[in-house]
Amino acid sequence: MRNPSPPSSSPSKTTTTQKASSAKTTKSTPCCTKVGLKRGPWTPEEDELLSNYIKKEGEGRWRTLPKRAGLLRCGKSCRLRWMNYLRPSVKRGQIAPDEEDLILRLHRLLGNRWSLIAGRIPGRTDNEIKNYWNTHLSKKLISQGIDPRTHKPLNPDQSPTDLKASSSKANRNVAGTSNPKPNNNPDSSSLEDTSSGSKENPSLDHYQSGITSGGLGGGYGFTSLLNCDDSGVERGSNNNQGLSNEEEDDINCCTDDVLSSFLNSLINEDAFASHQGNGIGIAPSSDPLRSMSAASVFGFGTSWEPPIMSSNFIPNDPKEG
DNA sequence: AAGGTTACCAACCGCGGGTAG
DNA sequence: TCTACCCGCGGTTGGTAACCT
Repeated sequence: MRNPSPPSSSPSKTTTTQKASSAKTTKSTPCCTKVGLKRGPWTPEEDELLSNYIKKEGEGRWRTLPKRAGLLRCGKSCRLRWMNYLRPSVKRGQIAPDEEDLILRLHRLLGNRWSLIAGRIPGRTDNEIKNYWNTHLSKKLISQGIDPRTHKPLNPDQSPTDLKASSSKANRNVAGTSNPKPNNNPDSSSLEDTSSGSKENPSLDHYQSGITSGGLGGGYGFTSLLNCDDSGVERGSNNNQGLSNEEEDDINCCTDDVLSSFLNSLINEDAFASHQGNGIGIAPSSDPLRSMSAASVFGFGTSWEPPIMSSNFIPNDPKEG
């Protein structure tokens, strides 16, 4: 880690960031366009002001917070700084192998839904996970012939050298630009892709084998389910082909809470399953939601199969109490 | 040692959803 | 129902440390 605590007094990035917000004027946030606000890296003094204020007054009302806290920053900037860096629950430092494994698995399920992924990895922020994905994991997958967007094998004709060559400066593109919307599409068939496992990275091996063996295989539309956005509206355009209207209704009715519960159940059930050694068990739980199988949560009948979470990592989401 | 390139990551931007009035 | 505002998300940028030639 080169610069674990980046606050610096270096000048603001660039004037380009001073450009007015979008043409969507009704949505523009005045705090961001207001001149005279400080930009760029946070100083320790600013950090302290912000932390102290939030400790005293609590989070929220970001728009007015800077003024109240005596900061010359826009609310967005304050929120970001707090969320990604100052929050006490933020865990700094290396991503552990089990965390990496979980990120891989969750990304396969959720695509670039960084906040959802982060919600399952205690102490990690969406920004951190996104960065880690873009700088490490996507490259790793590419170098192993796996398309980081779809988690499918890349074109088998493409030699590893080509892959490597295209993955360096182009990494920036691998990062965000090439995946404008959540993967949304590890379509069901992709779940059976088993051909390109890693031999050099145990973590990825685990990742691949998890997909292969436990996976979400079989279950219809689970990936479609995960393509729902938080409000239950499916973002992907073509993942529910072949589903009946009722099936689509089932899928579209999912909410973030339900999804969250489902992810928890995946985690719990997997832990239980691995404990039982058969990979199929359903974890008993005092939490009714958690104790429900995904099938019962979503009415998927019996088509749902055991979870894919890493069995050695059981996040204890603070939100869940 | 110097200059160039790559890797990393904090911070910014634009947009969409939710909601109060 | 409409409008304005707030919040949060995902994509992108750019500064800088580390590495390479």
